[in-house]
Amino acid sequence: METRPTGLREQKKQATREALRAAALRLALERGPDNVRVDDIAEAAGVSPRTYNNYFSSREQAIVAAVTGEREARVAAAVAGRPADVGLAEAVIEAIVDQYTDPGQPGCDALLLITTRPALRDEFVDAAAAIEHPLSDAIAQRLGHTGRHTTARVLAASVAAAVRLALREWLQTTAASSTTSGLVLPSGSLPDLLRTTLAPLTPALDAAERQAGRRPPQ
Amino acid sequence: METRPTGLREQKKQATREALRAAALRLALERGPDNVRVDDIAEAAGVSPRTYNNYFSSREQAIVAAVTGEREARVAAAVAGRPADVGLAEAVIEAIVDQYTDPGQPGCDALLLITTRPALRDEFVDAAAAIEHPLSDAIAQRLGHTGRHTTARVLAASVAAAVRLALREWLQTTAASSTTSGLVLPSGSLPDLLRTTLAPLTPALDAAERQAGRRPPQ
DNA sequence: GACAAAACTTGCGTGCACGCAAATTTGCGT
DNA sequence: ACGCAAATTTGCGTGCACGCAAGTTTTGTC
Repeated sequence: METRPTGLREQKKQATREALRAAALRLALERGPDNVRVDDIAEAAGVSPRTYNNYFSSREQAIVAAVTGEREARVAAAVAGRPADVGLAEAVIEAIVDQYTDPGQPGCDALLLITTRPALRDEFVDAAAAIEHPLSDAIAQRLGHTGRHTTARVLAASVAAAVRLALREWLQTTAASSTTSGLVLPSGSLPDLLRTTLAPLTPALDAAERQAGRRPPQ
Repeated sequence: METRPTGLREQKKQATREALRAAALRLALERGPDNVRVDDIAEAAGVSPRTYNNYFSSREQAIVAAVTGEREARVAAAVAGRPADVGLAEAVIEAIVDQYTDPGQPGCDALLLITTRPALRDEFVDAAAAIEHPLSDAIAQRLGHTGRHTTARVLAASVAAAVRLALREWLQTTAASSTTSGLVLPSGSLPDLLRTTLAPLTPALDAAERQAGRRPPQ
């Protein structure tokens, strides 16, 4: 669905990106995140240190990317994939909750690592901003091409902002409880938090849908 | 209203901050933004280079701060100051439009400088994120202490996101037109852009207000 | 199959953000 | 007026992001 440039080149690029992600996560888990320099990651991935910064613009980005994977694209696909007769608000909220609900433990130790270091927490939260553009496209598609393109972008940006609020809150309480009690990961509350922060946006999503839907008739 | 620490200390801090802002803007206008190093700004302000980074965490921040001033606080104050009988949505939108409507030309040449350099544009847009917390407090106050505190934060974050979208669009078209035609600053369209991006959030703001208002009765 | 253009990698140099700890300044009680 | 404690400034060292200009690999064309 997305293969603009020819094959071999893109293939190698993804391989390098993946190698960097894997190396970054492995080294961070082995030695602790503060004892890993960019040069180490590059060396472990078999590329030049300069090349690292062609793929990731900060040291933390590779580690977080290894955990989050391609969540943004999956969220957008999930929104587009919901049946057309459910409300936009419900479609968006459920799609997001689904994607952020832990599927097994793809990196439970990695999450614990992220919650520990402030820099990694910030990067993890900021990474959620990447859902904005794909989500904007998905919402625009649901609203139909008649509606204002700007509306979709505003709604997507608002949803992304709400998600970031939820993640911040989640990481904060998580970090607090792991210092007081002891190393607990209350992952169960994340879906609830997401629903809570997304709820206030429901009226805006519904209104946009109603307005777009009213276009063809009358 | 806000003088937690004793006077003289805070006074000097603000003086230093202002000196850095002024020096940064002046030098950027004189030599062009790329020919100004952090050391130059610090020297012009009479402080150590290291001290600069105690006040601003990036080189661009001081320049942008010199232009934007304390806009965040004024937005929050403007929201709080609107009469209680106008809708929340209207209060927020009008307050923001007012504050972003150019009052004379406090830095027309400075704006031209900012639109030129991508790094400064980014910093200018990101600076709008600072309205989030003050605005959150102002909205919470209008919703009354009975409402969910989270709702106010989500709405404030969404509004901030919408504002950033408007600014981005504005700077983009501005930059485009200054290369094609010649150095035009279509500042007149900013209010319209802001209303357009904020409009989709009106239903959410109204709904929150209705829900909070329904608390005391019934 | 060879060639030219485009895309990617690499090395280098520069300026920068920031942790840390010593030195300095400010606030306040006595 | 004096001195102690807290806040702030400063110098230093480290790692990092990124522009730039080669050098290298891939792609599409003749």
